[in-house]
Amino acid sequence: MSLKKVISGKAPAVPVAQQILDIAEQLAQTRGFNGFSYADIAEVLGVTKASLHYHFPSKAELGRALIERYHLTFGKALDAIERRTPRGRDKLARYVALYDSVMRNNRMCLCGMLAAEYATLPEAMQEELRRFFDANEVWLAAVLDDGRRNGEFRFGGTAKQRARNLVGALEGAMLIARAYDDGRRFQSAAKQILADLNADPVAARGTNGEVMVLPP
Amino acid sequence: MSLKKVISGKAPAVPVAQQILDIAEQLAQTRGFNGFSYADIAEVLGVTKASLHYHFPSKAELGRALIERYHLTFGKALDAIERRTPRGRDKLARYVALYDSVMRNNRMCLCGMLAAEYATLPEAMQEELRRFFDANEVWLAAVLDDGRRNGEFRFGGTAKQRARNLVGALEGAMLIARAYDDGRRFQSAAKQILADLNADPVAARGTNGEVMVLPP
DNA sequence: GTCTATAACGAGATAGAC
DNA sequence: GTCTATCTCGTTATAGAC
Repeated sequence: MSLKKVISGKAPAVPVAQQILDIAEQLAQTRGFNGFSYADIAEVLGVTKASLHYHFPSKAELGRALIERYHLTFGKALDAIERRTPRGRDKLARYVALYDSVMRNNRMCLCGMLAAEYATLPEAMQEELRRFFDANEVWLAAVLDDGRRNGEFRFGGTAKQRARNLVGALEGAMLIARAYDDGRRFQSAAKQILADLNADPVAARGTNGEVMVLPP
Repeated sequence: MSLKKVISGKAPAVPVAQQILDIAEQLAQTRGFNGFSYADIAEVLGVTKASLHYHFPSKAELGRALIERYHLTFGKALDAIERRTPRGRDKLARYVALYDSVMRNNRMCLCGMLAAEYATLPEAMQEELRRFFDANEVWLAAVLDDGRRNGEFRFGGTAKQRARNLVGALEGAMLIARAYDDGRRFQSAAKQILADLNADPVAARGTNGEVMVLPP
C-alpha cells in the first residue's frame, strides 16, 4: 500500500479498469469470450456500457488485456513456486494447485476456454494465447527435466513432450469436470496425472492402493 | 443403397435435415455452438434461414440433434471396434484414431467443444453431452479393465479413473493443438498417452527411444 | 418445403453533453 | 470518466404466400 493511501486512511481504491477485467475474467472463464457482452459487465459493475468503452475501446482489446493480465499473474505464481519450492514434485503439486484453485471457483482455465474459441478470436488474442501455453510448456519442461535427472521423476519421451501432455491433461480434465459440476472429478484426475510422473514407490501407488510399476 | 434408388439410377439423395446437421456440425466443431448462426448454415446450403427453421424449429433443438447424432455415430464406431478388434491395445489405438480423424479435418471433438460452452447451453444439450462422456467412459473402462487383467496394460488406479483421464487427456490435447494449427502436436501427444498404458517393453519406449519403466 | 418479409431483441460501438 | 441517446448490424424466430 502506498504512503499516500495510508495517510488518507482510505482503503486502496481498485482502479475501474481492473474491476472491469475482474468481472470480464469471471464471465469469460464460465461462459466463454463469446458468451458474455459489455452489457453483462456493465450490469455487475453498475455502470453503462458506454463507460466501459472508455477503458477498453473494443472487445478485442478487452480480451487481449484479459489474457495479458492472466499470463502475468500466472507467471508470478510460477516464479514464486520456483523460488520457494526446491523439490520438483512439490513444484508440480503447486502447479496443479493453481489449476485446482480455478476449479474451486467453478471456473475453467481462461486460456483453455479461449483455446476452444480460438478460431473466432481476434489475431491479437490468438497470439497472446499461444504465448501463455508456450510459457507453461517451458516452465514445466525445465521442472520435469531437472526432476528426471535427479531421480525424482521417471517418464518416457522428452520433457517438452511430457510438459505439453501435462498441460493438455489438466485442461482436458477441467473441461469435462465442469460438465459434471464436480470439482472432485478434477482433483482425482490431477492426483493420477501427478502420480504417473512420480518415481517414489510410496507415492506411486494407484488410488486403490495397489503398487504401480517400480524400477527393477 | 435401396432398390428403389438403384432402379432409378440416381445418386441417393441426402435428406436436407442431414445436410443441415453436416454443416452445423462442421461449424460447431470449428467455431463453437455460440460461434455460428442460422445465416451461416443457410449460406453454405444455399437456402434461406427461414427454411432451416422448418427442419429445426429452434437452435436448441438443432444442437440437441447434433449431439444425438454425433453420439450415435461414435457409438457405432465403438461397436465396430469391439467386434473386429480382439486385442485391447489395438482397440485403444483405434479409439484414438477416431479422435485423430477429427483433428485431421481441422476440427475439435464436438463434445469437447460443447463442454467449454457448457454453462451457456440449453438443458437438453447439457444432458446429451453428459451421456456422451458417460458412454465413452464405460466403453474405455471395460477395455482397460480387460487389458489389465490379461496383462496387456499396466496402470495404477481404477479402470474407470483411467478411462476418464484418457478422455480428458485426448480432449485437452485436441483443444491446445488447434491453437497451433498442428495435427502432429495432437498425434505425438496421443502416442505418449497410449504408451503410458502399455505393458509391452518394446512398444513402451519413449519417443526418444529410451526404455520406459518395465515390470521387475 | 421453401420463399419473402418482418418482428423483436441484443450485440459492439460512437457522438456529444455533463 | 460517466452519462444519454443513437446507430448499425446480426441474431433467433414467426407469419403467410407459393
